[in-house]
Amino acid sequence: MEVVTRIAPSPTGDPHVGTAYIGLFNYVFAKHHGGRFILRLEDTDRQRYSEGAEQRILEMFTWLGIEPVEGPDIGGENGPYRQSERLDIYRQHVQLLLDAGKAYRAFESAEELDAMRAEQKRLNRPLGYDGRGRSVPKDEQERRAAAGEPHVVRLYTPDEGEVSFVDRLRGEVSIPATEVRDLVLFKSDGYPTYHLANVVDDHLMGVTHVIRAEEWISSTPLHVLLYAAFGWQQPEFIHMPLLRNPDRSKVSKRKLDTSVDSYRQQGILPEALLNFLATMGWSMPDGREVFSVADMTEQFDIDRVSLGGPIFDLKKLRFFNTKYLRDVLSLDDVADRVTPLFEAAGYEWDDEDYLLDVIDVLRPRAETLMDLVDQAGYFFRDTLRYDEAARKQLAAGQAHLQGVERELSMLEFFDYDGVDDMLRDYVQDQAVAMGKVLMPLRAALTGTTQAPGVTDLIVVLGKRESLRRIGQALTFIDAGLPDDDPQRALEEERARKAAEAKARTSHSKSRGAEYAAAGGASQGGAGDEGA
RNA sequence: GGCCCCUUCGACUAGCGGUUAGGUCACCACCCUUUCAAGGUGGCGGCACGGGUUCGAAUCCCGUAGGGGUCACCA
Repeated sequence: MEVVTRIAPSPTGDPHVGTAYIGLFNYVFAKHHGGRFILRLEDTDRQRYSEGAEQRILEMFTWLGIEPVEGPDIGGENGPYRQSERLDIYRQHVQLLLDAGKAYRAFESAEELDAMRAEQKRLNRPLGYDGRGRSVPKDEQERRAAAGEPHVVRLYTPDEGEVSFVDRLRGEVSIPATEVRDLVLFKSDGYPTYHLANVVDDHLMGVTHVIRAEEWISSTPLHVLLYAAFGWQQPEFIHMPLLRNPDRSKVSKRKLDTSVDSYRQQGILPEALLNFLATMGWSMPDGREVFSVADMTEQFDIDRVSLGGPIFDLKKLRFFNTKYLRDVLSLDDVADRVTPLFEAAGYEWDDEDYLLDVIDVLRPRAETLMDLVDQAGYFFRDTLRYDEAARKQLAAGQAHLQGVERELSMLEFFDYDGVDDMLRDYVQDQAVAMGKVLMPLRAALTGTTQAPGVTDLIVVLGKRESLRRIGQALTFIDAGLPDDDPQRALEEERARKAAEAKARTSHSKSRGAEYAAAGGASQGGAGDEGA
């Protein structure tokens, strides 16, 4: 029999990491068994339905490369794949149960049910529907329904015995029938509940393996009862462990960033996210930890799922991302992905090789695509901004900057070794520590003190641009190293005032109006704080 | 609280009756070094507890504790 799995998200908010997680396992399981993976939208909650959510969920799967073979946007023989478009089907099926005497119409209002629960709570009784609607005679149910009285349809559930099912990972799970309440199949708003729609659809769509999160274990007996009421064969149930917040409660957006879009925006790679999710509760038979979805599919074995709820650890996610960015993906691949981001940041470059060189030297320092964007700024700006540490280096290194400028301009063999030899020779000639020369140079070339090796920088920037930047720095030094960052000037002003106020408590007075008129000068380059 | 599920280093996990309990992340140290990284080497650290079963338990059984989920006309 062909294996059919599905992911059935509800379009209620941001695309969720849990959806990606469960989707991955369903996808891999189906693919491994040569089966089909389908996507169905469970949009029966019209209160929580959110317009754009649907599209974003579909885009998430596209981005991840976890493509269903059937779904709302691609169609398929079992459609429609949006539950809101299958209302007639559910109506027909509840009618079946009604006719067979397996379900009944119940007329309690929401208020009455609330009161019932309040009473149960007060008396310290177990909470839940007490089946009171059963006592309304069938003909009266039909009469009141025909008269348009709002009501729900509930399933008759057994009052004694046990309801059990087999979970592939846990074995038999049994629950006393008294714990199972007459569940609502159809809501008074004309929409089916999750339970009904889910069971009907899984059956009609031929789903053979229900792989979902552990939180569904306690409602599985309900589903089993429903399958039985319809006389259908039940699928195999496989409950995955629940992803956890750092405090071990189930993942929630209050405690963790659960939005896949958000990780995407931060420059997390889909491959890395998937690899990370794959290791949550699963491991490769050979112990490999870095592997692709294709590798996983090939080696997949659902029985290797471990059951402890894994904590969604951002550090580990970043590790995977770093790994993919630096080692797994090719330079070209990274370039392709970062190009739109660089363009959005306003960076411009003439030839592709420059871009590749930049990424090549920056990549060992980046954990995300956005890190690359943030760090690459000085490679694409005509006018550098020198941070405080850089200005200090410049102030101390004027002579060496002039010296290197001279040597560099005379350099003939402009390749890595040529530049490196030139720098080393210069340092040796001057008999100074490397840092005395290289740090000011780094500051001149990048405006910062934390950057790739100077030789790399010069080689990537090229002779002309390197000389231009050194010249620019020397001019800047001549100008007395004015603070050109309005924001920083502001902060320093604030700090100065605070210090001043503090000083006033011990000393009588402080000086310092000379700092006041600093900022304002240049506003070069593009702003790089992208949204 | 009732019911159900779970329990190996801080985190993710390997283990499926006999191992010095292995790996990865994180952390720490050292090396490399021109800053920041990267890289290399090493280190720290664990079978929740108590009973059984067995010649022998991380591995099997029972109990306790702890964690989690669920008790909706939400999914």
